[in-house]
Amino acid sequence: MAKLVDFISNVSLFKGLPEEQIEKLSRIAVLHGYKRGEGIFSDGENADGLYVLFLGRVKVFKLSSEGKEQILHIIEPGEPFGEVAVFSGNIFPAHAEAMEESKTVFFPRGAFVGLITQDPYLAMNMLAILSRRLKYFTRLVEDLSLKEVPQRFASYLLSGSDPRDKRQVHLNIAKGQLASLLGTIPETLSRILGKMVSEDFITVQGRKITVLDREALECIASGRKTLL
Amino acid sequence: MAKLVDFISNVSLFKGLPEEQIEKLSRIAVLHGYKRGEGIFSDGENADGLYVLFLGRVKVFKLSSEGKEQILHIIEPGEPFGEVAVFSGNIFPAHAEAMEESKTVFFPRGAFVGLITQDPYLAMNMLAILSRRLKYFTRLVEDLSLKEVPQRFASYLLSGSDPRDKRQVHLNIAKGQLASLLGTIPETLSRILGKMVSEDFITVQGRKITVLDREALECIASGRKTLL
DNA sequence: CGTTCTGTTGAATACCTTCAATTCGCGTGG
DNA sequence: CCACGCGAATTGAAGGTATTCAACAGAACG
Repeated sequence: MAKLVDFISNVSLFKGLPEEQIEKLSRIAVLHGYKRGEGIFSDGENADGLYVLFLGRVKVFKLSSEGKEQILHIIEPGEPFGEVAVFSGNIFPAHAEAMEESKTVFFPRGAFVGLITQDPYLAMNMLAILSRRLKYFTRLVEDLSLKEVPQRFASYLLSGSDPRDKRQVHLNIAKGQLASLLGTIPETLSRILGKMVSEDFITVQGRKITVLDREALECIASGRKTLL
Repeated sequence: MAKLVDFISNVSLFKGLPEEQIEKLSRIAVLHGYKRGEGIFSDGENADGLYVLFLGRVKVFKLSSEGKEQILHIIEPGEPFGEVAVFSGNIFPAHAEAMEESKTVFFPRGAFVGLITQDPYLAMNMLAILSRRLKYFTRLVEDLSLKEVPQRFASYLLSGSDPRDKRQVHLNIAKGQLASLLGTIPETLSRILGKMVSEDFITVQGRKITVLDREALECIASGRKTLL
């Protein structure tokens, strides 16, 4: 399982750990594969450890009683998920589902907690990760409560631009999923896209969006301007 | 400063720490008093440590560009706040303001991080606190995105009932502030209160609310029933 | 080439907010 | 002790943004 050790030592959560600890981790790790659309855990379910995504993409989300979905996070390879339950209560606070063919590494709770109490590096890494999540949620709450959908989408566009060409944004998720991430529904997002196109702020071809008027988007994102 | 040592050893963040560490903490701690309405830190401001509330009440909140407020947390004595900035970035992600005459204990970042790397207990306590916050935010996001205001308020009522008399709920904050905590405005909350009264679900006298029909509130909270 | 999932568009509606006007509650000072 | 004044809370009418529902177009996939 050399590959697993390699992967684990590259996970930011485990950065700086001595080889010996990495070894230990790889011995308690459990690999698991999921098909696109397959659930990994459910809101309220009993949690006995944490996951690190190895391959693929995973969404962590909440569901309303009528079935509407709010995506909390989209997990990329190397990121942990389901960590909250390890340190507080032992119930997953949301659903997790594979968005595409995915592989996860699972670390049972007890062994993981044991390691954390022995290694201050691991503890600090975990604290950093939780803090980042908290900061992200702070912003999500701000967006949902204090901003309108066009503002949220404009921010998303501006922060998600291709590092090579600032004008290009390639959506890495389906538009419907983006709507759920922004706290709205596909219809609303579609209408906003339409308006932005007709105002010549952007062009859209499938998942490729080109920013024509960055200035205007910044105004919208900051709330200085509204979309009609 | 015996009083300070006493206080620190009773803070849940510091539970289980050896007396020696408590001593150290009390030596690096900085006390500070705030008047009602006085700001403690601001969103985006540089952060060089974390606070623990000693006395009074503090709100942590975000502001929109038009001045609307969303309360993220209401901090009670013994609870830490401003912790996120210590472990990720060093910028406060929200505003904090004293809701009444308050006293805080401030721990400078460097010294605090030093202690945490030495004491796995402290690290685990901090992890537990951050996880709890994360879980709380998960719910806040769910509420804001997937529920309507009456649902949120009904949940708030049901979870905030007096442990002695389940039917009694005493609001410990002004109604306007409750509105901001629920992600709405005073007018809307007032209308909802009015409707619930006229439906005989509750009675209201100032900050004292009596639950007449818990069943109905539970239906509303879970979304099985709407408020007209 | 058809089936299915995703995305788009229109009309009607619902919920919440905004704005403005009052009323209520309470602490302060006369 | 009462009157005043200020902030908090309530209420009404009007408006706006987003959602719902339904129908359709388009892309992806086998």
